[in-house]
Amino acid sequence: MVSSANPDLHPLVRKLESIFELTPEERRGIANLLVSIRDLQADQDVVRDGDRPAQCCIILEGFACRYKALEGGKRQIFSFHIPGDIPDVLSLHITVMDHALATITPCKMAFIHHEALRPFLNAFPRISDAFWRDTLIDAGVFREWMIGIGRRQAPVRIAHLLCELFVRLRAVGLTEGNTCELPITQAEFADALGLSTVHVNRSLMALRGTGTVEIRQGKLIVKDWARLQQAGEFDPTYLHLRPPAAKAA
Amino acid sequence: MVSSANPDLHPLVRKLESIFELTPEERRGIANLLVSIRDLQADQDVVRDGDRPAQCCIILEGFACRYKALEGGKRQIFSFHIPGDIPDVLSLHITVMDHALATITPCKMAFIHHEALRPFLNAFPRISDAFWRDTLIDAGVFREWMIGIGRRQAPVRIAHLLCELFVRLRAVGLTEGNTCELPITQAEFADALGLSTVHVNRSLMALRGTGTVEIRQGKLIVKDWARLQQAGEFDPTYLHLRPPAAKAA
DNA sequence: CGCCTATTTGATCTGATTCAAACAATGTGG
DNA sequence: CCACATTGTTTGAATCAGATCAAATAGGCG
Repeated sequence: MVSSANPDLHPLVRKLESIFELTPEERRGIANLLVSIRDLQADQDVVRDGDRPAQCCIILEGFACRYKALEGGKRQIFSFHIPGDIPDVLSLHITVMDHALATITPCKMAFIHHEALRPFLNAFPRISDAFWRDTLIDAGVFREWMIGIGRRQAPVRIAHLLCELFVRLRAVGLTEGNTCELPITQAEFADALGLSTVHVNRSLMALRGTGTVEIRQGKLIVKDWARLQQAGEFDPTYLHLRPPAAKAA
Repeated sequence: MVSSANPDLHPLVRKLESIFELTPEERRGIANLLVSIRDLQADQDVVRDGDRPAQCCIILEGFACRYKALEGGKRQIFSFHIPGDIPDVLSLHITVMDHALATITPCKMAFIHHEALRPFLNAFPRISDAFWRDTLIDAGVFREWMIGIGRRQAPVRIAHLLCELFVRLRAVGLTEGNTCELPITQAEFADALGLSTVHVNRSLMALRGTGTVEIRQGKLIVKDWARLQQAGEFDPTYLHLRPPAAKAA
């Protein structure tokens, strides 16, 4: 079980704190949430298109993504998810899933029934607001991806996505200096960015060639953040993170 | 002022009823909401990127869109909005706008201060849920557009968007038979779909050539719904509308 | 070692862009 | 009510970003 010893280390607490200020009681409340924990293999569907889930999941460890399979074997990935994320909160208010959620790597996930989550959110209305805020930020991420897919050139899109992932991982304490785990394949990037694998590869090599970033063995190495940010036309406003200063209280 | 005589005709009531079941008191509550009403010209920014709005707006008449301006004069339109929509509810929980909201046609809009909306939503928690549901559906629309921009060919994208707009307009009673007002220019479609104006034009002409749909003088005429739906690979699930049967109570 | 999955490379093809210009519709002021 | 301006649609030709097809290489792992 996730220990309630130190709420500040709970992935969901870290995630919510990255976008919302929590009181100590709220932090404890979250850490004490009764959940069942499961280990999932890589490339497993957690929820499928058309499902009517009765629970939500919280990613404790590992990477996941939301996607929809299309005719002709194509698919579109909508978002990548990292520890602390609750990728399917929407099932609280939308009964039928219109897309799927799958693991990318092996994951440890916490599951909590809607019937347990609802009273919890009633008891902690501010946490409910934090969840709503999170889903709104989620939508902002979709908008930003739309810009990329619709109007940015391939290398820019990729650089932008790498910036986003790095910043989000940093916000929940999952980076070390200028590196982080990033076990996403080029085929997955392609499905997320609306590109072919081949083109993702070439663009990624171009970024590597200029000494901007590098992905090796599932690790992202940011060699020149300023240049990466510029290459991706990246402005983190849309992630609506709390200023890091405020976090170090 | 919007009369409270018949709540059922209030655009916001119609909109929420299209996705959520309201009680008579809730309908009355909405219709009695104190708001200030303004008439806006076409192509006006209602809220700008970077603003910190203190109010939300409800579209009573006219068309609007959310967009973000990009370097090089490009822009991406994220969504089109019709009467009943509250395109900027998100400002309730996200202080700084990361995109803009503009009118497309002249609009009549109702404005309501956050400080008035918050107690209202506390008094009617189910309406608060309905709003949350609406923002989640909004995100679903973004996802569907991502698929279009990322993975569908131009004529399919356009057909899909026309299907979506027609279905949404019908859900709030703004269609007549197989036609509806649709005062959106080809340049606006292009900005929404990540295409050039020229290509939008050619694709639209192709659809017209097959007797599928036609846009003339700001009016959409669906000549063959089945074919349009097929051409757009359109499945309305993601709009999560209540079955029309349930509406006719 | 050998299998499977991921990355890399090369050559060719195409959907969509861009630029440029004509045309149609709508509106405006004299 | 017509001349003119403005905005939106249509057409054509040249070009390009990115797709597709095919095959080689490189890792990771039982």
